[in-house]
Amino acid sequence: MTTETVAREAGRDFIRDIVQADLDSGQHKTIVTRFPPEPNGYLHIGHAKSIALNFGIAEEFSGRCHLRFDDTNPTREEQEYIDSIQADVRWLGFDWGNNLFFASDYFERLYEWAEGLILNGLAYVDDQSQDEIRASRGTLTEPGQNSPFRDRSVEENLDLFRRMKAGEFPNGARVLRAKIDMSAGNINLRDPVLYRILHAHHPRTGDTWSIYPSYDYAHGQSDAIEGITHSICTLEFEDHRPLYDWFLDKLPVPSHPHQYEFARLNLTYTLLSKRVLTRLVQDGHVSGWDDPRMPTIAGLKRRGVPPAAIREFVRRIGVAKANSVVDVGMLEFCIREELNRTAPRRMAVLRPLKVVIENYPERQSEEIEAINHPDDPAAGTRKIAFGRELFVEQDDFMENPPKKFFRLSPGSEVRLRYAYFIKCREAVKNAAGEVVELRCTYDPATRGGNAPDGRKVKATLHWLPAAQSKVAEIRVYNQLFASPSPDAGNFAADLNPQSLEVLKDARVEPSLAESNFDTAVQFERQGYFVRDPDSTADGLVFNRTIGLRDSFAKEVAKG
RNA sequence: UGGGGAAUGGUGUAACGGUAGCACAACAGACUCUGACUCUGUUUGUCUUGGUUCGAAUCCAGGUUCCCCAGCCA
Repeated sequence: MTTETVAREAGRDFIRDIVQADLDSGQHKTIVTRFPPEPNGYLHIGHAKSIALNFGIAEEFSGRCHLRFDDTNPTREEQEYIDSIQADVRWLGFDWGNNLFFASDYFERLYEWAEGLILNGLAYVDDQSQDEIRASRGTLTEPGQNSPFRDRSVEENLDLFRRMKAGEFPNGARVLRAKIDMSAGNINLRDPVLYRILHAHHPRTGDTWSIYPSYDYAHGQSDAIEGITHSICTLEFEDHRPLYDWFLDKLPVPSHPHQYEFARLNLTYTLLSKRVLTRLVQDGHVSGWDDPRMPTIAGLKRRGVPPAAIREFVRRIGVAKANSVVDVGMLEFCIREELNRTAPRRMAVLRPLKVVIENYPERQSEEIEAINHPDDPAAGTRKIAFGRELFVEQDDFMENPPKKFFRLSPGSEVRLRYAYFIKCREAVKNAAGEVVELRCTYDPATRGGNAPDGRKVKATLHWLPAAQSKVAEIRVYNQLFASPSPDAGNFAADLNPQSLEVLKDARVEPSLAESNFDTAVQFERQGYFVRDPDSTADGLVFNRTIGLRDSFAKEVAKG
């Protein structure tokens, strides 16, 4: 195998190309990446893209990936998020080994380096108010004005900065700023703030500090301390890169990492901004951060989405610099693909319709054998009770069926999966004219599902015995938003009123009540489901992860 | 002429001067004890105008459109 043939492989992207080139040129021997969340919220599927990128690169190139919490703003951060983020990354299937770090671990060193900047005349304490700083920063098209405090002496700056650290001043009284260029076209270079006074309790450093470094000042230096080689972030940080490099050039850092940017994930029918997700939870549009309709990792998990499906999804969508919106259908495909391969099959009747087999003896019962996975004989079989009274799906009966409806209707014959052919004789209605029961006959010769005379049926229905099935609540989830591109500014207007449908008296196979049954299952002809944590010993609850593809429904919809 | 980025089928992405490929979606068909899965086939694309070249998605020049930046958020 020559180097040339190795050069281009499927699944590559511009960042992996850079990494490969750096390895080839000897620029780096070991690749070190990092995933650097701020612990101020729950992770979502957009983070999964970044996680898979950073951990994936480390794994593919035999390097390592750090999990580093960018905990530089104690007013927004909580231990709850530090814990949930670690749980989510692990659940996704990634491992940082011993490489768990916190930017707050570096507060002391960052502070010393800041004094160094002051000593070299590269930073100053500014007494202006926040409004004054904003006003003198200029605009996108006009340069800013120098602060009247910009030329303080080194001694005065040092004294003031030390007193800031000592907690002598109230929040907002002063900031430490880098002395760069107030007329720079790049606004990030117009004397950015390095430290602000924040009398706040930090989840890790407690009340030790009353000043905290800004993202710009902390991030690159943290990368350098950890020996990160490729600091990968999203596009909006592109114009922070000159500042990232400025600090690394001016400070006595142990290494000089390089920052690379890629486009963040956008999905149709989905909003991923923290502001919107927070309001969805706070305003009660969803039940919490782990509501199965949420695009959070916790929500996806509760929904029943397997981590392998998420990994496959982010692998398929690739990594590039162009802003894009991925069709949520791509995610759904990956979920179905994984679940079809792995989920055992069971039968469940979501909206039961009673069926009485008139020619089946009263009080008789027999066991029918059903296979657990059509493509995996090793998954084995199970027994299902069959008797005179059964349930089938309401949708599987139509009194006046249209042309292409193959299921039950008066006079039609269908197969009950694994069991018998049955023929509908009569539909019994209630006073309101609704069909409440089907009177049918079965053909005893068709046991097992095939007719000795070779006659065929056009439909096979799932079913459950009336007596030996369990009642369950089934939560059928659909898109949270009705619009393919919901408006983040007025998201409430784009909410899908049918995002959740609760079916209180569905029926499932008794085996699903077993306490150890927590894996995803396919309810045949319906979709993929997973038991919800709300389940109790006598109150089963299932979430629908996703329905099966339904070409019949599509045809009906087309008319 | 504020600075920084990006434009390839409906969608995402590849092609690094040499046959525009893959996947999702859509459509048609085959198969089927899940109207699922699987299989087969079809449709659809290089933002634009010039230039360089035997040859341009790729290089050059101009234009157009879209995204990001004026937090003591990250």
